[in-house]
Amino acid sequence: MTGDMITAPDPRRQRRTYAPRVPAAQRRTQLLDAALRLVVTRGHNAVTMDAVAEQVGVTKPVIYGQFASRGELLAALLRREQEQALLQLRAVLPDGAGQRLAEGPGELLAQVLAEFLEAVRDAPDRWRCIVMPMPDMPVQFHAAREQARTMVLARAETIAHRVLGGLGGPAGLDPEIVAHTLVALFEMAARLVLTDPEHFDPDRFATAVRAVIGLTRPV
Amino acid sequence: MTGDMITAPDPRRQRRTYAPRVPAAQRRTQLLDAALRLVVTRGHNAVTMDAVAEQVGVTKPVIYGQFASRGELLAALLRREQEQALLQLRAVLPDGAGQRLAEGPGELLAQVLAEFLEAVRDAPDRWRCIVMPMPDMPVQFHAAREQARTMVLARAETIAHRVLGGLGGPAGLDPEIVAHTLVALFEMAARLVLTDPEHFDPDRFATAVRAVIGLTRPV
DNA sequence: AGCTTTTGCTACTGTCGCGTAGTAATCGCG
DNA sequence: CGCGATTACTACGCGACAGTAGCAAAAGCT
Repeated sequence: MTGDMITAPDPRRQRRTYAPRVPAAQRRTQLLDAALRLVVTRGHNAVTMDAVAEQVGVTKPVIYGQFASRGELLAALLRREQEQALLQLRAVLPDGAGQRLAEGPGELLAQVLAEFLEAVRDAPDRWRCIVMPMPDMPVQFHAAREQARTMVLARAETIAHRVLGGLGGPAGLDPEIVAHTLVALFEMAARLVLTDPEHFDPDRFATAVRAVIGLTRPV
Repeated sequence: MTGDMITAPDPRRQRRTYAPRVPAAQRRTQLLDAALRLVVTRGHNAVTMDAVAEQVGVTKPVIYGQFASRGELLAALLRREQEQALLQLRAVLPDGAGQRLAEGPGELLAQVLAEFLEAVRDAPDRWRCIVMPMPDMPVQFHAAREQARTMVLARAETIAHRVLGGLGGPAGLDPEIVAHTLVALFEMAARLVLTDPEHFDPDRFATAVRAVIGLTRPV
């Protein structure tokens, strides 16, 4: 039974070329970058430890030097991307003061939407892994996404509440529904911009919003 | 190490109780039902061949009698659910004639949305597996979902085109964006109704739509 | 140069889930 | 009541992938 022979550690066998040695912190981001790349190009399912390692030109145990498990790797990736995404969002959303309300809530919406979509366009991979439904989404991604959505939703609700209040609170238009609608709208627009940036540019959405505003009677 | 013993084909070992024998067609639907149940209760990832078999009280090879592979099982499930879902949709959406336009497009939208949401509420599992983003979505689900979405989108675009035309085509409001928005809106509403039927009942959305319509100046 | 530490590599083990070959029970029919 | 056909079951093989133990090279220190 030749197959039974223990694969002798044949010394002539060529060891793989050593990857450049890199300090821990840098490896970490390198690995996360590779993972992100895999997520957007080949789907979440392709993010195996071996695949990530190969992307970086390294072997599996190196990853385990940085992340205790695949779960932690994915969680770390999501944390990183979401943190950045929320920063981008905060920069765009109307803040507490809400001084931009001058030209009316519709115009505000149009502007915020356009700015948001430009942010999305500037970091497509980041947003792709947050906003695009993908096959084989791992639990970590799902959980993180839901959590972020909840935060954003709460914020949207606050804003909706304030704006609707300013409008004299139209009967039956509750802030909760409006908030959900706004978030859904933003997500949809982001998806379109990501899948077909040529066809759907940020301004197109702003124009559409303004057109709808044009239909409303002045308050 | 008792665990190391080869599980000898001990003849005294009790064979499992034979599952009731069932004709092919019936087994098929039985298996699909079990798969659907697993999808909505434990996520797509839990739909393993063994798990489905266990739900039905049967063993794996029985499944392979009906479906050539896991992929085919999932595909069949999706086909079945989507077919029904599209039937429900068609029953609700305005048809070619569009005779319901009488009370204005806003009222039409409110009615269609409410009816759609009631349909969703009537078959929650079906819609859950179509409309809810779930962790570990298998490729089959994703593909099928996208395909159905495309169909619905085309339909929505046609409708939007017709309705906007009827309104005298407000400048800048292109049907494509409107269609995407409508679909996103419906999906969002469906998700809310599915996750929290107590809190979000179909009428609430209809009311909200009417409230928005109330803001527009009469055409 | 020698020694230590840090980083990376090889070569596994274990588990899980798909898919299959061969066998056993059940059912209908003569 | 026995016999073929149908349906189900047992028991694996196999591949993919997470995770690990122990060795080898590189870089820094003296």
